[in-house]
This record gives sequence, C-alpha cells and structure tokens, in this order.
Amino acid sequence: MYKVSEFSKMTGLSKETLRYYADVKLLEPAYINPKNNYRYYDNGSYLIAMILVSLRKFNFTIQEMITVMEDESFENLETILIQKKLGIEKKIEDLKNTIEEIDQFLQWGKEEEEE
Amino acid sequence: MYKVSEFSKMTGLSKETLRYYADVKLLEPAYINPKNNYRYYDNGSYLIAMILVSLRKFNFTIQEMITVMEDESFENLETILIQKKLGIEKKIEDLKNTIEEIDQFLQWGKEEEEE
DNA sequence: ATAAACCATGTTGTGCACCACAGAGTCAAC
DNA sequence: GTTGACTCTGTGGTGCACAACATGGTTTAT
Repeated sequence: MYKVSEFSKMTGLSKETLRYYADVKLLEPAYINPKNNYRYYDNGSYLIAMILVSLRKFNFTIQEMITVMEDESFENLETILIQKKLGIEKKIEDLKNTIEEIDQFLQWGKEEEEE
Repeated sequence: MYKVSEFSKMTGLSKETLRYYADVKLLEPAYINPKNNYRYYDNGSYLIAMILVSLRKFNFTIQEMITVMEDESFENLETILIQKKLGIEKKIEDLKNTIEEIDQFLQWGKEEEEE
C-alpha cells in the first residue's frame, strides 16, 4: 500500500492528477483510511495507472479513459484503440490539407508580387 | 462603410468575434461614431479580415495573428507561414509516433494473450 | 409615432485537464 | 515531544477564443 506521494513518484502522475482521477472515478484508491481520509494505492492501482499513462500519451480524453475503464475486462480496448488510430489519421489528413492551403496562400502571395 | 452585422455576413466572422478582435486590437473598426459608439468597417478592414480568416484556418492563435498584423507591410508573413508549416509538420510527426505507440501497445496486448 | 431590428457595454460562461493555494489535521523521525 | 514532512478538503485559477446573456440606447421602415 502506497501513499499518494510515493504512488505519484511511481506512476509519474502528480498528486493533483491522482486526486482528480479519483474525483472523476477514473482511478480510485484501493483503500481510504476512514480516520484521516488518507488514500492508499496498491499494485492493482499501479497496473491501472500504467494503462492510464499510456492512454494519456495516446491523446485520450478523460471521458474516453473513463469509457475504457468502465469495461473492466478491457474487451473493447482494442476496438477503441483502433478507433483512436483512425481519428489520429484523420487529424493527420486535416493537417496535411492545412499545409496545402498554406502553400496555396503563399503561392497567391507570389503571384500578386509579379503583377 | 459597413456596420457589424453586414460586415459579419461579408466576412463570416461573428459579431462577437469582431468585437473580440477589436478588443485585442487585431482588427479595429475603420471608424467609430462617437455619438453612439457604432463601429464601422471599410474595404480595408475587409482585406484584413480575409487574411485573418485564412490565418485562422491555418490554426494561428490570436497572438500569432497579432504578430502578423503588427507588421503592416506583411514582410514577415511568408517567414511566419513557413514556420507555421514546420510546426504543423512536427505535429504530424508526433501523431505518427503516437500511432506507432498505439500499435506497439496493441501488439503487447496480443503477446499477453498468447502466453 | 411606433415597432422591429439593430447596436453598445459589461459580465459571466464554456470545455478540458488539471495546478495552486490556504488552512488545518496527521504522521514519522529523532 | 517537537519539528518537519506529509496529508486532507475546498476553492479558485489557468489558457484559448470566443458565445451567451442582460440591459439599455439607436436606427430604420412603415
């Protein structure tokens, strides 16, 4: 059983983030001492935290992470990750289009100069 | 000289956006009637608005747009746009890396199943 | 002259994912 | 047993780019 500070160092999640994740029921402490409300995390928490850290890297929103976590068997995780990939690929396409548009804008600027 | 509503329709920028742009000195009205504070825009405003609409499409922040506008000759516009392109290209690279990481995560999941 | 449509200012709210603080209680080490 | 490090709760703030009011004055068309 780890207290927040220790668990924070283990996971790389700040204490505030841990509190926030507990608030939104994304990662609740394994045990809360009713006498002082100290929050304790265990190795199970650690595994979940590791997954959350990954999902965060993958640009998951909190809501999406909650959706993943609601399904304890992680049955849908693969599907969701594939969906996420598609979303990212679309974003890449959008950015490429933006680059296209910038190029056109630059081109237009050059033509103006020539006239 | 156009009043906000008309100018809003011409440019596609909402009235609130126009007010906001005036507040942050990004696009100030060509004339303000001191009697009633009505804001009037002219054809010069329109040209600037068109550029702003483009920059917005290019994911420029307000601050960046202000930087562009501070330089009335638009001398640095090309440089800034090229910089912006580089930034977008970096973002694309980041997203591609994210996809890579998701793939690895998925792969790791499959290996776990096999064991 | 009256009603509809327009304009102004000022303030608050939005969404996201936390961060930062204040004030107070608690624990650990020496 | 005292000091320093830790913990809690609650509240407010952050950044971005507006949107959404409320309230009240003005203009335009009939």
